[in-house]
Amino acid sequence: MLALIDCNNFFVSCERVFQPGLKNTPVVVLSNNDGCIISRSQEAKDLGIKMGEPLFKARPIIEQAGVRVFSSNFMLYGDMSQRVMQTLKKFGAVEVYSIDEAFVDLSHVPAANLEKCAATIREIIYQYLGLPVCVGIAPTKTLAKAANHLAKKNPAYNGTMLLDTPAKQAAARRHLAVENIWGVGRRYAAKLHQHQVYTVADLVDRSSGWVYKHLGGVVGVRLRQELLGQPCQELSFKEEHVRKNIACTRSFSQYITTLNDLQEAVATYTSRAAEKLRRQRSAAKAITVFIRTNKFSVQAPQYHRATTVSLPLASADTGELIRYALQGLQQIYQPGYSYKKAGVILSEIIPEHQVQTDLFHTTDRSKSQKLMQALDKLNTKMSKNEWAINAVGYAAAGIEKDWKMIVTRRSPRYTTHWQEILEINI
DNA sequence: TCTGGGGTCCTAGGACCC
DNA sequence: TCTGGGGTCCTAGGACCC
Repeated sequence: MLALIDCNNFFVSCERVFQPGLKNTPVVVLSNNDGCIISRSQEAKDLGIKMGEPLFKARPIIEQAGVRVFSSNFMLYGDMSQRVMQTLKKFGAVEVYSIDEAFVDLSHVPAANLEKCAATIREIIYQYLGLPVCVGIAPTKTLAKAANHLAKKNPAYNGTMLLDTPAKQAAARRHLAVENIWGVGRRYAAKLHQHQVYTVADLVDRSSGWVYKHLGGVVGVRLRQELLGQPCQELSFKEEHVRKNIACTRSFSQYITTLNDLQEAVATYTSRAAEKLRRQRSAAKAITVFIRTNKFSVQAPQYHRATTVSLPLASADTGELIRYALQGLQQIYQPGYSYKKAGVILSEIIPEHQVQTDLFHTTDRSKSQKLMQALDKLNTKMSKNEWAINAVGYAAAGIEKDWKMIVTRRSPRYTTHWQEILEINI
C-alpha cells in the first residue's frame, strides 16, 4: 500500500499559516506578473473564481466580495514544501511528486493500522506546519490519487480515504468520473464521453485493446491496470531527481521592441537556468531560445520563433551558455514587433563528470568550474532579490531590467530571509 | 489596459543503415 | 508484370501533470 498526500489549496494555505486572519475568508494567489489566479481558498472557489483565470476578469467578483489577493511567493512555498516532505519521512520512504504532493511507501504498515496511519499523517502535518492535507491510500499510484480526490470532495471522510480492499476499489470506480482520473485530461475525457465511457467502471470494462486504441497506447493500458489495482508505476525515492530539461521563461511587464533589451532578458534567464543546472551537477549540450509577441492580442501582428543551438561540448558555464543563447537570439530576432515573452530551455543534459572532450577542445575546464563555484557561492550568500538582481552576474544580463516582472502584493518570505521574519506585536 | 511557468512521456514518420 | 526484411536514430507534435 502507498499513500498520496496532497496539501489543500497549498499556496493559499501557506499564506494563512503566517496570517491566521486570512482563515475563513476568500483568498487567492497570483501567477508571475500578477497575471492569473493559481491558488484559491475554498471560499474563493465557492465564489466561482476559476483556476487559471486572469486577474482582470475576476476583478469584479474580487472587489465585490473583498477577496484577499497575493502575488506569488515561491521562496516561501518552496521552503514550506520541503518541511512537509521532511515531516512525511517519519512515515515511510517519500517520493516527492510536486511542490504540494508526495507518495509515501506504506508497505511496512500492517493492514489493520492503515486507517490510523492516514489520520496521523494529517494530524502531524497540521500540528507541525499548520497546513491542511488530504491522504489517499491504495495499492497503486493511480488509485491513491483517486482516493485522495474522494477524500477532498467528501467532508464526511475527514480528509482521508482508504481503497485497500477490492470491494472498496470497485465501489470507488463506480463513483469516479473518468475526467477526474490522473492521466485523463480534457481531450481524453471528451473522447471517452463520445464512446459512452463516463465512470472509471465504464473504462475498465473496456478491453485493453480498446483502451490502447483510444487512450494513447500503452499509457492508457497502464492506467487501466492501475485502476484495477495492479501497479504499473513504481515509487521512486531518489533524493534529488535530475531534470532532463531546465527552463527559464518569463513574460515581460511591458512590451520590448529592441534587440538590446531582449538580449538582456535572454542573458538573465540563461544565468538562472545555468544556476539550476549546476545545482543538480549537470551540463547541457543544447540550448533553445524563443521569443514571442503577445498571443492574446488580436490586433497586434504576431511573431513566435524558437531555435535550438547545439554546443560542441556540454557546458554548465554561464558565460558560455549566454554566448550560445545570444547567438540563437540573433538568428530569430525580427525588428518591428512588440515582444511580450522570451525564454531559454537547456536540454541534452548529462552529469557534469561525463562531459566528453574531443581532440579539438583541449581547453582547461577547471578554470571555468572554479569561476562558477565562486559565482554561485557569492550569490547564495549575498543576493537580496529572488532572481533579477544577483550580487554578481554577467554584464550581458543588464542592470536596470526595465522589463522585469511586476510583483505588487507579495507577502514576506518569512522562513528564508532574516529581514522578513515574522514579527508579532503585542 | 490587464492573460504563468515548469515539467514528463509516448508515438508516428522520415531518414538512414545493412 | 513481379520490387525484402530488419533495424536505429531523430524530430515534431500531442497528450498529460502540477
